[in-house]
Amino acid sequence: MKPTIQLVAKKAGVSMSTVSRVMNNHPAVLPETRSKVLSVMKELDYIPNQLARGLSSNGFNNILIIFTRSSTQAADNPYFGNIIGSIGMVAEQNDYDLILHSNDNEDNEIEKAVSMINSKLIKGIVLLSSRTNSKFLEVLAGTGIPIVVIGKYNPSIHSECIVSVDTDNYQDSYEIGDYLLQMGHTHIGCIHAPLNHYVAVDRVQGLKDCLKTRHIAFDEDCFVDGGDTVDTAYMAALNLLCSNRQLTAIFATDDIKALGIYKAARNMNLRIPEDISVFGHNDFDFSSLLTPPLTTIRVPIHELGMISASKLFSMIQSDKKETSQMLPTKIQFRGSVANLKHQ
Amino acid sequence: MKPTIQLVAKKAGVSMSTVSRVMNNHPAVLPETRSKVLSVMKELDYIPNQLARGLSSNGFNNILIIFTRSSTQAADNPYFGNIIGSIGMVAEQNDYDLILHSNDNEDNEIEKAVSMINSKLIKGIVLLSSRTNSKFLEVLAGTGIPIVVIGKYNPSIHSECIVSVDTDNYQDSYEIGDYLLQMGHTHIGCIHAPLNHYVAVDRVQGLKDCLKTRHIAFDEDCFVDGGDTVDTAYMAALNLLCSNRQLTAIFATDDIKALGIYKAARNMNLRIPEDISVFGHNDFDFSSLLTPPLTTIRVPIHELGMISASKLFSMIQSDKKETSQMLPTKIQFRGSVANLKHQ
DNA sequence: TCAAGTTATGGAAACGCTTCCACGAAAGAA
DNA sequence: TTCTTTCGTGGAAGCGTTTCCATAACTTGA
Repeated sequence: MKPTIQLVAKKAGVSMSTVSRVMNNHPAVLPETRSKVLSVMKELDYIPNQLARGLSSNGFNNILIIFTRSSTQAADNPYFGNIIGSIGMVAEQNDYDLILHSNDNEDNEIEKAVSMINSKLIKGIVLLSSRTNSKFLEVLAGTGIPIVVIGKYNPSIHSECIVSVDTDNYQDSYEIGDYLLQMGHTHIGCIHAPLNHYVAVDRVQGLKDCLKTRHIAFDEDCFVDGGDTVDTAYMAALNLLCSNRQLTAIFATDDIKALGIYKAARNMNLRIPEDISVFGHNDFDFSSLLTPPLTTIRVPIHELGMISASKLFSMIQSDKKETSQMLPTKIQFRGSVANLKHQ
Repeated sequence: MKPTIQLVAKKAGVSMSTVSRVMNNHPAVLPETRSKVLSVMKELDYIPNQLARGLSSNGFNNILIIFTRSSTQAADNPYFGNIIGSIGMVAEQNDYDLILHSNDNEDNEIEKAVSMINSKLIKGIVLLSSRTNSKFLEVLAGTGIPIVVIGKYNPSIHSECIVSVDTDNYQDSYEIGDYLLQMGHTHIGCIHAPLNHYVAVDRVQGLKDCLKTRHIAFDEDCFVDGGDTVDTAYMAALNLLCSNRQLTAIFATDDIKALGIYKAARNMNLRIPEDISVFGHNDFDFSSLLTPPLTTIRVPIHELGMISASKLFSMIQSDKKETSQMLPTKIQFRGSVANLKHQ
């Protein structure tokens, strides 16, 4: 049988209370008692039971990370590992563990999360990208648990315990639109992630609004869903390029999709940027090493993760009010967008 | 106060035992009693406490995933997300949760893992890549918890509860060596991951042994540690290429390192493959879309994750003996290796 | 010298469930 | 009819901690 606090107490000739005090570094323990207890613990190879401790005190130091398997933030996107890694670093410093959930089945996930909160299994949540028309935050807000959303979330939710860390996707896309126009592109397409996440919606809408404001007509058919993988984006790009010969530029809401476009262009013998320009988003490791190097927007993924985690722990540990934060991005002008005005 | 089983029992006019039976779908409960209890539960918004359940029965259904932050399997490598995602899928199907730990501080991690096992917090472990001279498995084997190692581990450990899923890194590298020789390369360098993981050691050793067997002299200085990021690999490649003008090919033990080599080549105005050939390993999304497309080895990362998880659950759930498994890889011949014999 | 603090410790209730054992009632077997 | 079984249920002892309260032995300070 595994040794318990009771056995330790007996062997050390003290009460369970005293053993507990020793484990928790309570000051009111005589040094000799403490060392006696400690030596018995060592001798018996005693390991405290976390479940029992959790049950009788304040639960576990875990934070729950929720992602959508089928999304641009999905596990096979470099974004995912980066951000999990960053959150994990901060968590480790705070001696917290990470629990990973996908919310592909939302109702199920809400129930699970509520149960974990109720059981004091988790102290905070990081939501990697919120779905549009998701009830998740609405429900979870009621529990009062600190939540950090990476990205935008339903603006009608106002809760002290929910905070977002984000980049300005809408504005960035708007500026990309202006840049493309400035380079002389007027027939612009877009390959985007499925529009059930705010991030994708904003990246698309920013570009559309820019074009509208500048009175550039565009065809809704040139804005197509490119799924979440290189292959789906490739198929989408192939379709788009075949059916729209006048297109001179495509905005990919994610460098993974840009990869799909590069692949399609190569297979159609289209040169980038001479025949078709490409603008990406995120700036992954490989982006600058494509041929031509991909013009894209650098998103500070690592910072996104670190700052989210920091805010979360600050909320957990001190009940301090935290505020949402917008991180700056930077356009990386490289070689995948042609300047049509100089031709 | 949160409703407990006791309150439910009182309101429903039954004993706690009966409520518990209802929750656990025990057959010996009269249908009318069951529905009475269920309706009270609903009415009170009762949520079972997982901690209490865990304490008095058989713990939690969690599996622990351990990775090394500073390694080729680190979070910012596409490998990481892929494999976590794959394991997660299988875990979800089995209604298990994932807990994520890094083992950068090994002693600390051993202690944590042992404590979790002791507290019945986890039922199995997936170790993403084992360190050479690590005590982790040695210690954990003693606990009898099922463990799957992705990659090779200390061959002196023999335990019923440890199983590995891997690709044959040594053999693959050996074959890469032969292929390069066949293409007329005799001055071959290597940029590898730090040699504290079996995977890196094997990938390097396979090539070295090939060269030795074929009586091709090589300079140890041409085998250099390229760290774990594109940047560190880039620096390593720069150094290597500057100081070894006769090198005609470099083997990168990871496509991320190949990226570093591409970058170095570009900055030194070296053409791939005309001036320097590159052979990678893993075959990531971007690898086939580089210019030239990277010749590399396709590692079935997704399968690695799925199969590992399946084996783990089979061990957990049925005490069935599982066996280690070697997954097949496939060389992707693309454009980054020149055939010197045809020049 | 004695009341009023301290201090180190023990006892036992709580945390919220599960589960073993017991028991009465109903049902089947002899 | 009587003796076993089976079934639905309740009682209460765990599971392994923490923590509140009590207590006894020492200080202090006037």
